[in-house]
Amino acid sequence: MEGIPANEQVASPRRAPTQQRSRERVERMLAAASALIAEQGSDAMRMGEVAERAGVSIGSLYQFFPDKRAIVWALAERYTAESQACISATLADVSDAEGLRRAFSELVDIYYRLFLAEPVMRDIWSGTQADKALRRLELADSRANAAFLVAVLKRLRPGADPVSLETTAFLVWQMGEAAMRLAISVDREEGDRLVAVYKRMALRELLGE
Amino acid sequence: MEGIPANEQVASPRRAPTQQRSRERVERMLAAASALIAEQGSDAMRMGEVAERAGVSIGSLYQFFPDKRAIVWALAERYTAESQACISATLADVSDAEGLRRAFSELVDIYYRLFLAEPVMRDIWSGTQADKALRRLELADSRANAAFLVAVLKRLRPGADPVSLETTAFLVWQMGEAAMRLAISVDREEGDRLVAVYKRMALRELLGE
DNA sequence: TTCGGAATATGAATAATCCTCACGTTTGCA
DNA sequence: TGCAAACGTGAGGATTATTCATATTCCGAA
Repeated sequence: MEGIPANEQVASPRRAPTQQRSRERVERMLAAASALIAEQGSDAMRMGEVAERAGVSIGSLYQFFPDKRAIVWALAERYTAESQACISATLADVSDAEGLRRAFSELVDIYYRLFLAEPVMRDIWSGTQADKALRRLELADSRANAAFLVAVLKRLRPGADPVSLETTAFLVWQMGEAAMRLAISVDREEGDRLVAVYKRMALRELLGE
Repeated sequence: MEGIPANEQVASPRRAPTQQRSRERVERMLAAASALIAEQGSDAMRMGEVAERAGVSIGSLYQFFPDKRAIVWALAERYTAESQACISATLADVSDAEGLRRAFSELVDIYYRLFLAEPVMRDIWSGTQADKALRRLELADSRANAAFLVAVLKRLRPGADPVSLETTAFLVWQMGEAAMRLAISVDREEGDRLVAVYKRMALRELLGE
């Protein structure tokens, strides 16, 4: 909130770890950060604590991460890579409306469970709005995921306007993330209802009525 | 990001200004904060800068605001109060489906224009996710606005399950805010398209198919 | 094997902020 | 008029992120 401009692009790692030794240390740093975020949230995560828990000096941290946000960013990037693979696989062989219904519903469930279970993911994507670099990553991720959806839609609805499909897919995806964030911030029962309504809305739009 | 736990409830103003003099000073503080947020965002806003620009000492700031977040919160509260009045007025005399279409569309347009034009509002509701107190305010606001919508829906769809209507209205409202945030963070043309799709999705759900 | 430079490791020191507090000033009222 | 409460002040305490001069380890070329 104070020392960090929280705006500009995250610089690339000051130095990529090339030796085995340092690659392991970087892993330890990320693991420590992840644990701390899970415990207290990324805002409360202190660089000194990360270093201590990783068993490295504070200077080593800055050897590989230009600043605090870069650590969070690195974790976020891993999540996006993982989930993109999952999404792409789930949507790959959808060929009819019923298949899309099933696949989409499944994806939403997976995301919902992930958000409920993974405090780190939760924390990272919550802070998203305030951090320009994270926001960009999220938007890029969202567009990539929407592209998978567009590919499916083009198969199911060959006549539809491509731009319109893209807009729809992108919006549906972003709203899904918003719906997840909302669902996990209310009690479980209401959250479940919200997710169900989201599914209905999204599918109606995706299937074109 | 550092000094601020960014979690707990915002304390009430340390002291409510009772004298005319101090009420004016508090106004100046809020105006200064608002200007700074518009210029650089609330993260980059410095307490010292707010004090200087308001022509008061740093100590005076803390006389009326327990901490930095409380200033942002105070501004946010004003926005919500204003917009609730507007929303309630617009939805008050809706009595049929066509009327809801018109009123809802108008509300979305108003919000969209507001988000485009008001950097402060934009900034505040972006930071929302990271700040527990702001998040609570936003959720409460959203529920209040959803309640207006529910009142309308109960008139238009007397047979529907009330709980279901509430869930729908709440979700639609929250997704509207997400759609706005998304729309203003892409170029204008795509933003317009996204808003249009959101309107269609939302209305279809609100009118029950 | 040996050697030199690149990569890596360190943590005390620096810098940027938020926020406190002890003390002075103004206001409103009995 | 006097006094208590409200108000005003800004130097300084406290907490962090981040830097940097220095020491150590690695690894390819001679």
